[in-house]
Amino acid sequence: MRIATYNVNSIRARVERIVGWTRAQLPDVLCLQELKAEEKDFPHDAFRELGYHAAVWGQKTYNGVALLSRAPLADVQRGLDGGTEEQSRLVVARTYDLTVACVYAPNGEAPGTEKFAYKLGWMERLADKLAPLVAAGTPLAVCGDFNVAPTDVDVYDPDGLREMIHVSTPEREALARIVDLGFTDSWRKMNPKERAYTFWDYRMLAFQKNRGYRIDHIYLTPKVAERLVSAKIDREARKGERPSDHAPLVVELKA
DNA sequence: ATGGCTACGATCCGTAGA
Repeated sequence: MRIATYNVNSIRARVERIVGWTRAQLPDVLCLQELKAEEKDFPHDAFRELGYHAAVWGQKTYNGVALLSRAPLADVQRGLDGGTEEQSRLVVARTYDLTVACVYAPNGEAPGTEKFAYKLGWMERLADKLAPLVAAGTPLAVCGDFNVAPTDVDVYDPDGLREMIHVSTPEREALARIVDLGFTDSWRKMNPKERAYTFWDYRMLAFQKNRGYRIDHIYLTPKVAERLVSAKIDREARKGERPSDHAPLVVELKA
């Protein structure tokens, strides 16, 4: 089976592109982030025609996540507090033989800001939510935009960006608290030495110069990680007219 | 040297992303 995660940076601004990519790839499970739209504006029909069940948690202007699967979704949960939060950043459901979490971690703006503190707190609460599931041996795929590059190999200029947003020590520690619950970084496992990115700023010709960050991840619990066949970043999706600033990450698991 | 682009929602600029 194939699982994909894709920060689309507005579903309405590029619905043709995103639906077209999905039609071409047909991942069994697809996690979308940054819908920047309310659920009523999500292209439900287009995905239904491709055979997807959808759990969408949108909001006006910002954030917004969708968990799509070609199998039914069960036990859908929105957010860390049962959907009472202001920011729609998490949707969890059971599908196939997995529990899947679609994650959109806060950006965090810059170390020392209020948003940075919110980011760290949000990640801490995500760790608290995942901990009992991991402890119970639940087969998990936690997929999304974590807005953290885990190591210096995951960013284009680690020295120039030292302690900046996405690479700072507190962010890496917050991500490690999640990963160290017992997850495998699927892309890194399948590409141990490679340097590759999933996000490039629109500015400064960052994509053309390959100035990027690997901040989108698919984390798997051990039994699921044993089934890994491949993990690939689809750089082609970052090219052409009006792309998202992120590229999709796609993993293939043995049945 | 943090500016540069893009999307949104309210105007024709401010907020946010990362």
